[in-house]
Amino acid sequence: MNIDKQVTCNNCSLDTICLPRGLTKDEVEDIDVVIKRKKTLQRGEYIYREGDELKSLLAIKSGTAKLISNDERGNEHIIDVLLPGELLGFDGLYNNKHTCSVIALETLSLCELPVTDLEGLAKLIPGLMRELFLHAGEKINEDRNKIILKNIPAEERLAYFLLNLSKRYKKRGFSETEFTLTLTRQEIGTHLGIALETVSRLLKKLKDSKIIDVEKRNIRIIDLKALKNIQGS
Amino acid sequence: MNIDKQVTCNNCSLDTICLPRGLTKDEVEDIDVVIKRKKTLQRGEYIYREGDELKSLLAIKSGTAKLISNDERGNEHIIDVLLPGELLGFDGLYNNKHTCSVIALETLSLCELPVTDLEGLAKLIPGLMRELFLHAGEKINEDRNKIILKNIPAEERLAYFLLNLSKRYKKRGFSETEFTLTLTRQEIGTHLGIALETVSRLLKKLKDSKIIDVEKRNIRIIDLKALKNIQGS
DNA sequence: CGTATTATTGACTCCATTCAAAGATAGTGG
DNA sequence: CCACTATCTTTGAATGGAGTCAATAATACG
Repeated sequence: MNIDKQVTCNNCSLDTICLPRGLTKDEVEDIDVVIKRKKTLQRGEYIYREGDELKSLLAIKSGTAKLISNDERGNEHIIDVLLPGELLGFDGLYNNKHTCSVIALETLSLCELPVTDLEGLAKLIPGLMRELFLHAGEKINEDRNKIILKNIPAEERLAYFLLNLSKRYKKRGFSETEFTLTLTRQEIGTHLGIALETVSRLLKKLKDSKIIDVEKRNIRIIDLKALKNIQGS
Repeated sequence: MNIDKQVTCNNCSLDTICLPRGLTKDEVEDIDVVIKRKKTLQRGEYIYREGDELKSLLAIKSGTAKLISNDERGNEHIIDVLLPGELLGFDGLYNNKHTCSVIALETLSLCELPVTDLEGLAKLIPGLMRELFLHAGEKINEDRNKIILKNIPAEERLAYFLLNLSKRYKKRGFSETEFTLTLTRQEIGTHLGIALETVSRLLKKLKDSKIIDVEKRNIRIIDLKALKNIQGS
């Protein structure tokens, strides 16, 4: 399968979401020169680890991953779930050292933008800096939403989580009402700061209310509006 | 008092913390040309508002501020407390529109780096981009710590908050054991995601345990080690 | 000096956790 | 192919941490 070798940002289906989204056609051709396609990873494999040196910013071509951080007591915290077209590695911008780890949640492929010479790159492709700042800013905004999220009740948090996935899948051309959680109940709980048993109970509650249908890790949103009501927006 | 007019990044006491920290002497002279000193604000005044266009990244020269976001229900969430030498405005990097507001917590003065022409600026001062990415990366890391923080019990959260302030004040040359909270109990609670009554009770508990002394908003840490133990690190 | 804001303290309530046990599912090797 | 194990999920019961409500006290402010 050498088809992958021929993939460029110019013909990638994620070009409206990923790094190229704000660049001109010429600029996209410029970054195509420096972007590398990386080999595929399997569930459980690390993309990078806390403490690793930042060598590249990465984009998910296909599959999902979890961004985690371990506290002093060895507890895992899931900061984020990453979908196709999303950039990762920003946690390494400070001191060129990653402060988080990223683990594939399923079979996953990546694209890589080497950033060891950011200044050189800036000279080469001026628009790229603007775009990277945009993505960094987006991450900051998302993280801040997560901080706010932790102040609301568990049920609303879960609704937010499901709606957020729905929205992001939709943006990527997937169904906004049917998708698969690549996280276990435990992982959802860790991500949202609630116990896994509570996740299970709340999912059941949503199912009983006919707002969603949930079968193992497959989610079908039946009543999007009702779910939004629970979320409170 | 025209002394302020003569302040430059080169003679600023915050040069090891603020934007100049990673720049060469020559680069600092370059940014001095574009940096503006802004007039002083009073407690309660807005530095910028949610929805405002991003015109500049700002640095706090003196005083403290709170970075807030309002949810759909009109509840205020305090994302961050900002101390002298800290940069703000990164929430406006995405789409050039601020998603948060910043309000002075006491008399405050600012420095301003106009970023309407980021690409031009990058050409002029290549090191600046690297430095801005560093600061943006730092913000991302700090926000992620806050996300993790919300998963731990209220008492540990409060201990973390006090120790975090202590550490940051120390870095700025202030006492690490004595400082003034510029936040009300309500604001501390909003920031940490706990009720104001709980803040009051927990502060009292720490005082009764002779770990801190608290008188109105003045904090004196008596037993730094014990406080670190509570925090759990 | 009076009013508004902020802080303290107590009593009660409840949401979510923890503990516990059983059930379901997936993966592995004989 | 089935048994065996590990992992994940569901469900119930009891507990507790932190919230809410309420009343009072202290402080700041005009």
